[in-house]
Amino acid sequence: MAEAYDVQEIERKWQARWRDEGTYEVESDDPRPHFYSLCMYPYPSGAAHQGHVRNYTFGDLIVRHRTMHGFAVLSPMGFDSFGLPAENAAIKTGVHPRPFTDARIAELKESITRLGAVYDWRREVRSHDPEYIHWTQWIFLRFLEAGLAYRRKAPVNWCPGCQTVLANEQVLADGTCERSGDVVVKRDLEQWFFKITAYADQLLDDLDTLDWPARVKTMQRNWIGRSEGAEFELPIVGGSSIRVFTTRPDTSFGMTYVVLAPEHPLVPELTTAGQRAAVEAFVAEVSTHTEVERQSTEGPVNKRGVFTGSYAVNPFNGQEVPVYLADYVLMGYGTGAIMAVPGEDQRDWDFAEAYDLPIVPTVQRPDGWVGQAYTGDGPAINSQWLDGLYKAEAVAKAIDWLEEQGIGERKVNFRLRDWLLSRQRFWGCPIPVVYCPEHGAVPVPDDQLPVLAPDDVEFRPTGESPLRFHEGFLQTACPTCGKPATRETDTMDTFVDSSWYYLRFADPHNAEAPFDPAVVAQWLPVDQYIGGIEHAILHLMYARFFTKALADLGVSPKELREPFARLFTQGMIRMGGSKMSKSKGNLVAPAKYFDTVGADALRLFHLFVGPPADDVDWSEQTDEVIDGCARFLARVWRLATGEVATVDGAPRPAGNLDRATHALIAKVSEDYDRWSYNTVVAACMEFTNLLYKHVQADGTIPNEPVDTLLLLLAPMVPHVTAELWERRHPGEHVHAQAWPTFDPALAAALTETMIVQVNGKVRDRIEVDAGIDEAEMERLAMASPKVQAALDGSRPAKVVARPPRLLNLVR
RNA sequence: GCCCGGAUGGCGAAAUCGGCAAACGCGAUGGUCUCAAACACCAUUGCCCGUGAGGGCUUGCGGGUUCGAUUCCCGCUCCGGGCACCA
Repeated sequence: MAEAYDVQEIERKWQARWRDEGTYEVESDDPRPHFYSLCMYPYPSGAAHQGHVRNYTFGDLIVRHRTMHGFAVLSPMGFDSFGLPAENAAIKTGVHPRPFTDARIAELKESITRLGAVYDWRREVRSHDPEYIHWTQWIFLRFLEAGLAYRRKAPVNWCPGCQTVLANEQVLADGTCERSGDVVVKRDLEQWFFKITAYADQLLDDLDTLDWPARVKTMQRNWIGRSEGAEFELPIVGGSSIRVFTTRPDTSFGMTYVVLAPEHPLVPELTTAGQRAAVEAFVAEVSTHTEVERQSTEGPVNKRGVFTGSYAVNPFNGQEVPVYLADYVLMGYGTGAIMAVPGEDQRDWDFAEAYDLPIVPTVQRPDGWVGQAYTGDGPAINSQWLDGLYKAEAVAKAIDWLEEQGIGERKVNFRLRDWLLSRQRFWGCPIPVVYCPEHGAVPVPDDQLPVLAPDDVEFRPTGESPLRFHEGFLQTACPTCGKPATRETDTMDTFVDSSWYYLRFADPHNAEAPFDPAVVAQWLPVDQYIGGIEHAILHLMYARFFTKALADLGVSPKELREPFARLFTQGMIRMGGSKMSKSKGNLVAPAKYFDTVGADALRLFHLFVGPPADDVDWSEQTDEVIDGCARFLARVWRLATGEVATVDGAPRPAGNLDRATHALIAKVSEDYDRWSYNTVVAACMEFTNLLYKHVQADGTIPNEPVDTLLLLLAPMVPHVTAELWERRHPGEHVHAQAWPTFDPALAAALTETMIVQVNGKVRDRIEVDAGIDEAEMERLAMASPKVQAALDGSRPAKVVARPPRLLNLVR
């Protein structure tokens, strides 16, 4: 491999300098304009992997680039240090999660440092630090007071592998645990929830204010799942009534049956004596099904429902319709009951066919339309006073009618559920609540925070937190009456920790509050947030909820409605078609590159390999490309240290070097701004090749082009550029220089290559003055023998000119 | 099933507003240096025909708009991701 310089020595030297001199430490009262750059703080799983390298390369580049543009850049780093792997290791080895975690933080920190990424380490935050636990618990208590945290018995997602409850967001579409892959089952448990649904509308609407990838916004919109419609009462023949939710009140005349969820509370009442055996068998059968089986669309539809024996009255036309149960109707959404309109809903159509129920279309099908249920727009039919109206109008009129009748109203439903935060685990933030036989759930007073877990616990896979078996922790006194009480032994979902860490970074050592809102206002929102696409829903939704709730509670600035103004989601690293990850065992450790080609070369590879948002395929060729990056840096080194040899007879390249330099600044500056780092690298390589030709011809090179190259590369490859700059400018630091500016007049080309096309095909290229006019273009083109040959003697019937670059002659 | 994104040489990719397709790099081939190798440096490298000059073809497939389409429109195929009985 190319060894123009001692990579290891130089990288060590500069990493030590940046650390010892506190180069990237900033104060909140810094007079420069503020910029907050943040990479998602990592779960400390040990030494960095290529995903980290990619993430922190982009983040570090932003920090250095913004600094060179005159900003005071806040660049903090911390660790999402609570979580399952440390506890699972504890169960296996008996080692307490804290030393296990601390050791992994040290490893990760070491590899981040070796990458050359710079942070204000004074601000380091770790989820498992007692101070951080203190304020996480304090925030929980504020949420509790405000009614945003509450406890209820709920059917929850239980993962037998992880031995804990999961949030809806952590259960995959196939009903398995996102972490262990075990099939998740339902259990009824008393659990703590955050009322994220109270912010459903804001979480949806405020997406419009964010400069985020459209893909992430769409995923969040779908997850929130807002649907507008109506809720109304249906009288039961000879009895009470049931409420249904529908998004298509315009099709109500086509309701030919009603379906309830098997868990619906009215089921016993509605079941007639004749149907009781069948209904009970059905309900029992459904309850044994796992979530996976229930969510499956496979299997015969006629085994999935049962008739209750009762009839409801369709209030629109007075018709009596049968009431069924079906497993596909969910108790957790809407009212747990639906009006079925098989004419306009395919699932209802399938059910109607299976149970031989009538189908009445209520929307006119377009001419020539074939199919079953029709979900498109069209004039209403078979709908009395709605006939002829199109969907939007018919919906509005139907709801108005329901409201006039006093039996229903407009209603918005969300797919989003409240956030279940209880975890039956040890290695998380304890929930600061005490249970008193007399006073129930009592919050731990602020002055008794933090509630810390003891160290002398036994780690056993029991399905309950080890805290439950620790008498010293469990037994306490009721804060209200002082009588014996027990502590909550569940801990919080680790997503709670990551929902506010970016606020703590602004004011990380505040002992009176989680942070001072005035200091937060100086930095937040985060100007540039960088992380993986895998957090598109969970973390990013929870953090947005926290930001809104904390602002409303007066904990953070009132006007801070969103945490992350701009978001960038980097692509994944793949290997052999699947994501590179520890669990897949296909990691390629960065350390081997740090030890050989160096961090600069590895950084350059990640920037050069393709657009930052695209996935990267780690292939057999990758090492060769990384070597190529190291080779380029060695070329830059030789150029900047005057080690490039002349070549006998080498021609001096055409064109003016100043012009080339200014054109490079213009292009590279723009490409940095649009995150097109791969083309920045390409442009710098091309420029380096040009400078080589100059040296090879002249034996020398002016300073300005070389210095410019070093400045433009400085955010990408910080070590080698810092060293070269210091050698060329003793006592100076490249990253303290201002970003180079360009003269637009110099950056613009003097001559252009005019393309002459005949009938759209390129027939000649002519070097012309950049200020050429159309007449001159045509004159030059007609003088070209190649063009004459292509025209074959005929005069062009039409001439399209786009000075100075293009002329198209059409025969 | 629905919603997004993608498809360009042997490979990673570029073409920013509809105007030279393939910049830059990897790999490959040939050469200089060397006793030799490594390193470094130079040159060639989309495909087909042709000794050559040159000609033809080419951005997943089929149409369309346009003087001109990798780019815009319509219809497909394949790949990746998200959601998936949400009434």
